[in-house]
Amino acid sequence: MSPVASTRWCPTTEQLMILEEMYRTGIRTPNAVQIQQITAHLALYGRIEGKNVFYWFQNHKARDRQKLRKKLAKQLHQQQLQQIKLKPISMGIGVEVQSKVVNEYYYNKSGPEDMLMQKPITGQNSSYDRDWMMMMDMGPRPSYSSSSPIPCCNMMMNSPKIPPKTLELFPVSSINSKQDSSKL
Amino acid sequence: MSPVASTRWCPTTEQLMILEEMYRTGIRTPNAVQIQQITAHLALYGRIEGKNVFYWFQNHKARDRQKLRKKLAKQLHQQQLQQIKLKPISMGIGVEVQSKVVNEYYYNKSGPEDMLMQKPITGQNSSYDRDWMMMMDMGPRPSYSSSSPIPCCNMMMNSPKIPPKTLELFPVSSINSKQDSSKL
DNA sequence: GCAAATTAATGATTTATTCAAG
DNA sequence: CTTGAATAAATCATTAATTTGC
Repeated sequence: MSPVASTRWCPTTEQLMILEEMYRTGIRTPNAVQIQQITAHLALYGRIEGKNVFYWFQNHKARDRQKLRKKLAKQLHQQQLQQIKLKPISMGIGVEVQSKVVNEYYYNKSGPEDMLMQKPITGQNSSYDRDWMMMMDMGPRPSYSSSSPIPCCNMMMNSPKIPPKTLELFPVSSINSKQDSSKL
Repeated sequence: MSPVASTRWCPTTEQLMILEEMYRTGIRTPNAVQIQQITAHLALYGRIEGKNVFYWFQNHKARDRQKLRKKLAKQLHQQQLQQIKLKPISMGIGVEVQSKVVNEYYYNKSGPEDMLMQKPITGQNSSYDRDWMMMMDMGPRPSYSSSSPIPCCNMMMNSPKIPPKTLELFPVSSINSKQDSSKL
């Protein structure tokens, strides 16, 4: 492991955006000349080689197809569920998920598509103040949670009226320790 | 004048200014504690809840990205048009070679080592244009090419009868080059 | 000028992705 | 492979701008 960066290409946000935009405009398998040009341009935003561009398009195209397949499968499945629901079948409380009939694509043998998730059971007090799940964690995604269970969650967001106790002022610049580095 | 409390938060000018200033200083996805503090502070200027702050940052960040993307896209398109005008197709004839691309994983995920991309075979260096012959040098030889005969660049190294499309180019503007979250 | 009609902004929700632990 | 946590993208919904006919 040489200290120097002989690692693999890490596209910057801008490089990615440009590539994605090109892809959106229809470029799929750029030829050599195109790749050269694209590479030259993207080099303005960071280290990059032609092969990176080449591979990027290859991978992106492949994963695009994959995504599309998945989506279609999911749609199909949803449709099926819907039909089942609409039928005058005996309606229990829960809808049982039947077998996964979706067409299996390639390697993805069993899709997670049948995650029929009914609204949280909230048996009581249904629609109140929309549920609040998110917001937690102190900083960028905790790579390894390890020690602490979860530093978060149970907090605020539940008092519709009372403004959050006026704590104390705070320096705008100090609370920002290390925000997500996806500055655009 | 039914005191129909507005269903949604309407930030005051001051609240907005503060939020924007925070955003400017780099805050993007404040964690729970930060949100609490921000909320407490902004409450001095008007009714506000933590979720408002949370949503504000989510939306602002998203729409910021969106804006940037649009800008880049526009530049791209302009450049493309420009390029098309300046450089009508002039591709020669070539041999179409089927190429199989090795597997790779997401561009920022761990996967197979950098693959080797051998120079195109360009066996027959006819009188055709050979621009595409010189591209893609892969610096460090991958430990072992191993597996499949990487046909690599071939497919793009030839300009078959049909250029996929009129070529596309890109903008040459220089936005700030940031390294995003790439840790070298 | 002034509201009704229309459009643009933006707050709030929902849905899809991504990462990595189990 | 599955699943939980977090986030980003897409979408819905309401408020503010603005346009338009009078």
